[in-house]
Amino acid sequence: MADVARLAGVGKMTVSRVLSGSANVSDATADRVHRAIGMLNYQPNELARSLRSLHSRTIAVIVPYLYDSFFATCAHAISTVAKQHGYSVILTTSDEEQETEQRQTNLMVRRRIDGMVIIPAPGDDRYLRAEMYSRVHIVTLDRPLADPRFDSVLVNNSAGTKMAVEHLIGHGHRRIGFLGVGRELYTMKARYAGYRQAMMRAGLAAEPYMECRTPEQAVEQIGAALNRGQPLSALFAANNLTTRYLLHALNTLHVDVPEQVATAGFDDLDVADILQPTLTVVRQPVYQIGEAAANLLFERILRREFPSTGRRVVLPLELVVRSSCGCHANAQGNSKAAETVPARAERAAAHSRQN
Amino acid sequence: MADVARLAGVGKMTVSRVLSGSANVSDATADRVHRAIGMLNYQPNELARSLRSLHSRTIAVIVPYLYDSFFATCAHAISTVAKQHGYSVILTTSDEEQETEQRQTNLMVRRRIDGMVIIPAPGDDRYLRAEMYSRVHIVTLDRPLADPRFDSVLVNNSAGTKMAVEHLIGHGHRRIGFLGVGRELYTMKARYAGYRQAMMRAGLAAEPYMECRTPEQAVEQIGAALNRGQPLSALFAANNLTTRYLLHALNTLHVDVPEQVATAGFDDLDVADILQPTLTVVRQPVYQIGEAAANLLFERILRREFPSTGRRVVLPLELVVRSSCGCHANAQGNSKAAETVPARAERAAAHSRQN
DNA sequence: CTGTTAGCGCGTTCAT
DNA sequence: ATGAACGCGCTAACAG
Repeated sequence: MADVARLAGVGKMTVSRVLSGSANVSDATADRVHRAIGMLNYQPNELARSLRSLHSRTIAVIVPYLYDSFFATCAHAISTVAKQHGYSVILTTSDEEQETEQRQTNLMVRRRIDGMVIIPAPGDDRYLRAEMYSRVHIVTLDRPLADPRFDSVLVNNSAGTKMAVEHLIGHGHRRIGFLGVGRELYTMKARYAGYRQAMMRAGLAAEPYMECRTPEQAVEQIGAALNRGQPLSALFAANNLTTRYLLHALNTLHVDVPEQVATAGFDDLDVADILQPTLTVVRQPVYQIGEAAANLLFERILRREFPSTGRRVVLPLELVVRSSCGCHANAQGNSKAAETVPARAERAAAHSRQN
Repeated sequence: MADVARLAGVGKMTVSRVLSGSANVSDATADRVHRAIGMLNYQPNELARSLRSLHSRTIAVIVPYLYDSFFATCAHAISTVAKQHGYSVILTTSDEEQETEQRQTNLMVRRRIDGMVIIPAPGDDRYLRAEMYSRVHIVTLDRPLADPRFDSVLVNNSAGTKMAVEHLIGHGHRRIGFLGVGRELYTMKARYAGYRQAMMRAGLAAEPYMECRTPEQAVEQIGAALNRGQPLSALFAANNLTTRYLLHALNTLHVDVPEQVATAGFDDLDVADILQPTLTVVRQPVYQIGEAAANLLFERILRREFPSTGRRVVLPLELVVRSSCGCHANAQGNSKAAETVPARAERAAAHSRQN
């Protein structure tokens, strides 16, 4: 920078001002500076800038995995919003482990990031109360934190599940199973609760939670549930992963859908309408969830707000009725045949882009 | 840090030494320092460290999109390797636009990242010759750069495609179409070339490249190709996206697979074995590609090597034969029915993890 | 409108 | 084995 200043015949301060686009520089000198920058191919050191200015124009994003399309799409949305604000994103994965998450959030604080978007791993999240986190803006996604200070973006998992299960009940099913991954996850708990509500309201017995962590486990569990005395006639899969396991198992067991067993699930798959049968699902507005979280975060960052009570944004779900539930039983999987039922959202939030 | 030093009754320098794990500190004082760090909840400022030490323990990853599972899985692999080395990852998307990529690489240099893993957007990549890039290690993935200085990890796209197309030819097909996304992409060019080779070697006429950028375009193109005088009897889809478009189109057009039209494609889908029919595909070792690239990068970073001729690692493909090609025509989509044919790899590279 | 002074939080270079 | 001074590259706060 000193070189640039010398070549332009000005002080370092003026160069700095030009770089920050500060107003108080005459066009003539600004031009000279720009020319000097071009000549020397000068690249400002963002590290030094951040050190001095106390903000790094960087946010951290922590998701469990990146190969889950839900998380990846959220990350994409956040990254896109960040780019619009001229921010960079440091992205890391927690692998659903609290300890990893904790190590990473800690590292991010040491890197002086301006904010974080986290999909919290299960476990005790009180570590975020530590004083070191009090100066960084935090927004969570998909799962809330116990501490009410932090903003979060969610969907109404139980209502969405209830809607889908009620739809299955409407088809006359009385024994409906629920498949989930780890019970410790917030979303799984909420969805199972919605399932139970739907069953109980219809005067039906809720089945125990079927945990499917692997395709093999799914085959085993589902096989047992279909071969017992009073076999299940419908299954609800709690997310995109269990949906795949479910379909895999039904294929392996040579079970026809929806004739022998009807299905529905949480999360839309990008192949949901080319599968046979096409899948009836509760669709989350995935990209919008990430986008809303990022908008929330940047609002806090730009306003330097650390509220004692964070906002909780709930985005709407929709039930996409295709044929795996028993509707359109002889439709050829044409996506135009799908009907969409918007769910009632607890609080629909309007998000305007800042800046 | 000054506070820590005062509390521990030592100089700042000693604290610094303790943090870096430097040898020349007596155990007694080291203990006092650690205690002081704990008391004050001191968090070292990585920005200042980086400014001083000239390396940030951060790498950049630039991919076109994050919602494409191929790219997301690569990113996940890179992120995992980086974490093992104690590095952070700044991840950005180029949206397949050179200009965005250029802006982002530039920003990364200003952030003084130690290295970059790039999946280059199509276009003239000579901008990387600029002097500013000469001090950062660069590895590409999936697509090579013109400049031979940079390491890259690739698969043999043409050989893989040839293998699959020859398999279709083996089923007796003579009019086989090729579906791709943008022709400007390296992988699309290479795969189309492989397709042409396979066709020509069999004495068949290669069809023109069918560009499918949207589901609608796919329906249109495929509809025309199946309704013309000499209709196609098989189709090859050049990646995961076109595979989805292809299946969607065939569904919409009520075409039976593989009876009316056989298909094969590049890239395995995680639902490939629950689709009806199950898909015959050329599978890339996606995670390993990302991992290999990251290992290559860290090797360069740790050895501070800037070779004039980079390495080119080619990873093996395999043909996963399921039923969409016409094999196992009455198999029930059991994944155990799939046969796997490893492809000849040009150069199989052994990668040992550093450190 | 522009320059000067000071210091962001560390680590390297010397001393001791 | 430990500490003091200096500087990494930049900008906030004041002068002029």
